[in-house]
Amino acid sequence: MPPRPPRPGSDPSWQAAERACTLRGVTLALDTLNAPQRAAVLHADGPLVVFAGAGSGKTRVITYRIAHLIGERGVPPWRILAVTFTNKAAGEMRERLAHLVPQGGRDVWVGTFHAICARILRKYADLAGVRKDFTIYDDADQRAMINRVLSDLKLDDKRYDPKKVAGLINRAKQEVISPEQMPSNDAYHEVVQRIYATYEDRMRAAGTLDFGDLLYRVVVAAEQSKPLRDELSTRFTNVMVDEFQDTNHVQLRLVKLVSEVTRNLTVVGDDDQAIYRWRGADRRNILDFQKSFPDAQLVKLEQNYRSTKRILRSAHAVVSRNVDREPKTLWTDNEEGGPVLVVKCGDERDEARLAAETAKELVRSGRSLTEMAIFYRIHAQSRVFEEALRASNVSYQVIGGVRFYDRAEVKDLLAYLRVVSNVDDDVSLLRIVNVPTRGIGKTSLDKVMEIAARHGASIWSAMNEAAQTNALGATSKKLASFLALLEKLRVRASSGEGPAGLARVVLEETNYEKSLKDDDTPEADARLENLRELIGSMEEFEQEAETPTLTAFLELVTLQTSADEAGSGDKLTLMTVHAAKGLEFPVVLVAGLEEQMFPYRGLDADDDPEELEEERRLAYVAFTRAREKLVLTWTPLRRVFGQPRMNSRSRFLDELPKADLRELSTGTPRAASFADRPSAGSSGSGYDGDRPWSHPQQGNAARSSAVRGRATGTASPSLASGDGFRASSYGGERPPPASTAARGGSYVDHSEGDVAGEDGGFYIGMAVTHAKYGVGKVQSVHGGLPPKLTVAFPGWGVKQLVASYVQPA
DNA sequence: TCCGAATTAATTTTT
DNA sequence: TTAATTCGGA
Repeated sequence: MPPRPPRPGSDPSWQAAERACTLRGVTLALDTLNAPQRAAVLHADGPLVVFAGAGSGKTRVITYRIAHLIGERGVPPWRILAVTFTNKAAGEMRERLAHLVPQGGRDVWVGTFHAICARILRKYADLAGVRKDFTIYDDADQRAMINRVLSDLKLDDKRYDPKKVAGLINRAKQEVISPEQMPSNDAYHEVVQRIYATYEDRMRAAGTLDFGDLLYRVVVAAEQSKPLRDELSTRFTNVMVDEFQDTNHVQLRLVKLVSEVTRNLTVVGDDDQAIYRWRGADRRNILDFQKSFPDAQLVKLEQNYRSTKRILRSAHAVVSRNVDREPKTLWTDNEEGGPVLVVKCGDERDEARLAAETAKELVRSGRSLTEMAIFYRIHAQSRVFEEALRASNVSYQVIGGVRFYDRAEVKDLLAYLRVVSNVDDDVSLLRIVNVPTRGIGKTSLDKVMEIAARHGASIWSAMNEAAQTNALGATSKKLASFLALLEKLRVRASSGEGPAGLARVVLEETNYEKSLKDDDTPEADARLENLRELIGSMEEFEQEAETPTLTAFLELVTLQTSADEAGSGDKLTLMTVHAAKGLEFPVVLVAGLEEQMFPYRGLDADDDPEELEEERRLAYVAFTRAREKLVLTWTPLRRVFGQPRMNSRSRFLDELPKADLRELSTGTPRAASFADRPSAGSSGSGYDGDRPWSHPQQGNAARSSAVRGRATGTASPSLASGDGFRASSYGGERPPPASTAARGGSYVDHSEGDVAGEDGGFYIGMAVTHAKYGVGKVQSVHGGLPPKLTVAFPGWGVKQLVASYVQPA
């Protein structure tokens, strides 16, 4: 039976601890912690598991615990390892530690699993059997490498989908399975095994590691090398892992490895916030922690300091439906707060407009845009929001999506630097060899690759051979001058030139910059701007990094994720729910609460109850990010791939406690034009016949005045008043839809892409008759000659047709 | 070999 | 819907 947690509340020893801390220049306000928090901070030796509910102050507990270890227990900072989920979290923790522990706080090993493993691998490169200057491959690089393996093995990339193969390889590494150990029961998996083996050979030859390798190599090497294992298992006297519910098998192995001797392992997490099952994470890691470590103490942090009571009750109502979870109930002393708003929208554009309107209202009430965030289930939802926000002049930032470092020009420049750092990096070399064009075409490269394959050598050495032996005729010369450029760069690098300087040389010598400047298009300008930004970040790195080497910069860049992108300025934040983990905002709007969308069901909808539970946890994470105001939106009509799709409201909405909600709906999209043409909108539509604005719902005075009073009205959540939902008239002064705004026209609703005068009087929602398909509903109007329409015909589906073939019904 | 047109594929979630 | 890829013609 595990020992019970200490009860610091009734134990005055923490006061002594505080005095001692102060003596070492570490002052901890331990009396501001609640009892379980204090128990976690002061926990002495041995394993500890902390179940930390959302907003329960866990980051504070971790940092205090570390400070306490250093200040009170005299643990050398570099013997403490703290693993965080994101680089951003690591940065914040480092900062807090530096503040709490002025001497030495910076020496604590803080980072993500990946960053820490990269550090370990470089430090113990010899023992681990990797190159010290290895390059890290991101997913795209990995994909490119797999493609090459596929073509070398003469395999069909249709049959062996690179994406799928990558998934299998990554999964194997997650489970610490080598190519030899990989099961190959059938012909397909036998081939995959061969691909995996070849891939590993190629990666090794190229001196590169993929994301999965970083962890996998450490674990494998430690298990094969006694000295490394001894070193790693004794080096850290205290290990702390945050977000433990989202760790996978290798990560667990690694954690066990580094703490096996000292056994001072603290894991912190919340099984209700486990949202990475698809990535191999296993909630059992935290749920069964006491099985792996029978002497582990357990602390539960259940007091929430973040949200209102109503928000918390709502969030709890959703997760508590899950059957498989550690029982716990978050509670708060915070105020009741206003009701959670559930808003039905006309379609996804209307939803976005409501979001923009909400943001504006926030600003109107004197608050900052940084206080609000919009969450969605999938990235694809962001576009509509961006359009609406741009149309109403609300500045915003999207977290995730296309990373800065993924832009083509940025990748090009980085590829040059990667080759400078490691000439054997084949993927990078192939990327740049003809960028900008040097007349080294596919035919020549095929020959070079053939030489490389024959010798089992890197592309770079094959190129050297080809250049010297004149095997490629005229191309040999071009190749030679390309190699000379690389050589020049390498010389400069070895004489101490930093990344920024090298980057400038690349842009100069390759004419990359010049060709962009000559190309006088907005795209080229944007690219130049990105390159400048990249060089700026290199300069900053050279100024601030502890080890400002090229390798270190490249590593930083590839391990940087989209969630790490720092926000600056007064901007509204848009992100997926996954990216929102660990964050909080006073006002949160969660969009797309519909069946199929949230809970999300992909095309291959296998009815996995585990998946539903994860969706529910995802909703829980989303809701608990909100401090004061939570707005949940949904729409029965949403365009997916440009095709309209009907959905019913999310089951999660129906699981919320009615007493804590207020149900509303916006005005219909393009209400003004509907009002002008009263016959339209209700007939011939593919859906339930409900007018979006007259959806039956619980009584709501505000709604009635907004909606029944005038068909053009919409409601928007009032942020100024506690629970209010004020009708803001938005008919006349309404921000026009993006397309109209862009043209600067007055607000007459034509649909997107529709040029005035050419639409023949067609409009969205209009009922039309077609000779063959009968009556249908116009989905969109396309201008041009001849004008075209997208029309949904019940029983026939959605058709694109020339407008002149239909008549108003 | 390069450009533009035409086709078709794509959507979870990310270290 | 758009983005990416393939294909065909110069």
